[in-house]
Formats: sequence, C-alpha cells, structure tokens
Amino acid sequence: MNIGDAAARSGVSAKMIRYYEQIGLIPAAARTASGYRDYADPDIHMLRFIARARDLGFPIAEISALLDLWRDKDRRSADVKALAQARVRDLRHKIAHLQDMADTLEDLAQSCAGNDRPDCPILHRLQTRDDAAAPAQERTPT
Amino acid sequence: MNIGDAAARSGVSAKMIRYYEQIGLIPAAARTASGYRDYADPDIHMLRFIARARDLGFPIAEISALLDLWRDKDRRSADVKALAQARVRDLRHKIAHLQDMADTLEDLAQSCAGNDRPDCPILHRLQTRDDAAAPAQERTPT
DNA sequence: TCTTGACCTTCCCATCGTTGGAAGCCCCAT
DNA sequence: ATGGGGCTTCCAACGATGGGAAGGTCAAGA
Repeated sequence: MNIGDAAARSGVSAKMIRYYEQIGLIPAAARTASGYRDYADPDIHMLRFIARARDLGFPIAEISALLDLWRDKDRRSADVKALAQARVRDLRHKIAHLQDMADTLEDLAQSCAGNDRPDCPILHRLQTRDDAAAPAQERTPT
Repeated sequence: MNIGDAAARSGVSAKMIRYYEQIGLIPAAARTASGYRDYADPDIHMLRFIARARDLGFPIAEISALLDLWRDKDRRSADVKALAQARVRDLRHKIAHLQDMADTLEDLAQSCAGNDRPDCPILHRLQTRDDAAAPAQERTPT
C-alpha cells in the first residue's frame, strides 16, 4: 500500500513517515518498481505504535527505545516501566512549571481592573518584580 | 554598557538580545564608534520586562503586544488583562493535555509488573488500543 | 608601547517535531 | 492520451535557544 494509505491507517502523516524513515526511527520502506514506498500490515502496526507513543508524550529517542523493547521478545518489563516512569516524572515536572506560570498570571489578571484606565498590576509586575515565583499563596514570609 | 553587561543585568542572554533585535521585538541598539551595541538603563528595563513576560510563558508575539501596551500611556488595562487571560487559558489547556498523558502513563506504569518477564501492559496498550484517552477513570461506558 | 585575554561583531548550524511548498515523475480513470 | 491526484526529493520555516568559527576591539598589565 502507498504512503498515503499508510498515513490514513496509522494516524501518522505521510510527511512524518518519510521523516521517521530519514532519521532512522523506522527502517527504510520497501519500494515498488517505480520508486513508491510500499507498506504492509506490520508496517502499519509499527506506525500506530509510534503514533500512540507520541500521543503519550514520548520524544523520538524514547520511542526508538520503546520500539526496540517492543521487538525484543526477551525484554524485561522493568525496562519498559522505567521508561514510562521517567516520562511521567518529566511530564509532572513540566506540568508543575506551567501551573506556576498559570497561577501567577491568573492572580495578576484577577487583580487587574480590566477597564479603560491605564494602570495595571500586570504591567507593574512585569516592570518591577522579579523575586517571588509563589503565586496562589499568601506570600511566603521571609 | 556592553551587551554582556546588559545580559547580566537583565537576565536575557547576549545571544537572545541580538535575536530579539533581529526579529524586531526590540529596536536596534545604539552603537559605539567601534560598532559595539551600547545599552542604557531604559534598555535594561525593557529587557527585564521581556525576561519576566517570557518567564510567565508569553510567546514572542504576545510579548511584543505587551511591550506596546507598556509603552502606551493611554492603554486600557482591559487590553492587558485580556492578553493575560488568554495566556492563562492557553496554559490551562496545555496543562490539561499533559495531565491526561501523565495520568494515562502512570496508570499503565502502575499496572506493569516491572520485573524480568517480557509481558507488559504498557507495550500492549501501545500496540493495540487507540480508543480511550480517558485515563484515571473507570472507562467511560459509551 | 606591546601583548594578552576577554569581550564584541556577524554568520552559520543544530535542536525538536512538524508542516508547507516547489519541481518533477507516476498511475489510474475517463 | 490526457488530466488530476498521488508519489518522489529537496528546501525552508516555525519558536526560542545554544554553540561555534573567524575576525575586530578594548583594557589592563609588563
């Protein structure tokens, strides 16, 4: 089957399939006589695997490791679990960071009148403060 | 003052200062006779403003809008507030997405034995499921 | 005054994952 | 056989940042 069909069936765009092949995440596809990439069911399975790993936030390097484990029938599930847990930690870390920003900003926005006058604590904060990163709290004393 | 000092005082790296100038986020800096960029206090204030907006998750385009409002003494605080609120919505959206991924992955990891045997629900999920995106729930029944 | 080392300049490249486009070939249906 | 859509490769861009090379400049010390 052509790359367009493979894309439609796997949820990975044709562009990305070519890219994944180029960077070596997936092996070079078989080719028809005229040079078209030719995919079969196992390829689709692999592409779907990639699509789902990607949707779970795995970067390419880790997807590559997951693919290796997936293909390795002698794998240790502990290795898979470790990858997943590392990813969870990374995600939680990012979440905490975004949460800090969102909370701070929400506080600032809430304290802004939002009317036709120019005075605004948001701009004031951007202009002066640098210290506190603690947002939704009473302000850590000392 | 040289770009290095400006960087140290503003928290924006020299690289980024040049980049911001290049893309037009900030006006071209004054130059000394020998071609060095020359910064004064108002420039530092502006760079600090940018650094803080950046730390709050504003993308360049929005920082540009914030700078315009900052300089506009006839601004309406409502415009600033709207920008901040839009950013908060965007952040909350991203957070929810990451949270979904993290929860799903954590569930999967928790259900994986993590031993020397090869069977692993994480790989199983990547290989088969595609349907549910709901993680920490009992599974939405139709 | 000369040297030295730290700083500055511009320019290019890399990241990460993805999308877009251009130029040209191929395949199928009409 | 012709047209339109799909395929090929290559090149560029996004956002924000870092790294480095090649060369000019400045300030301090000998």
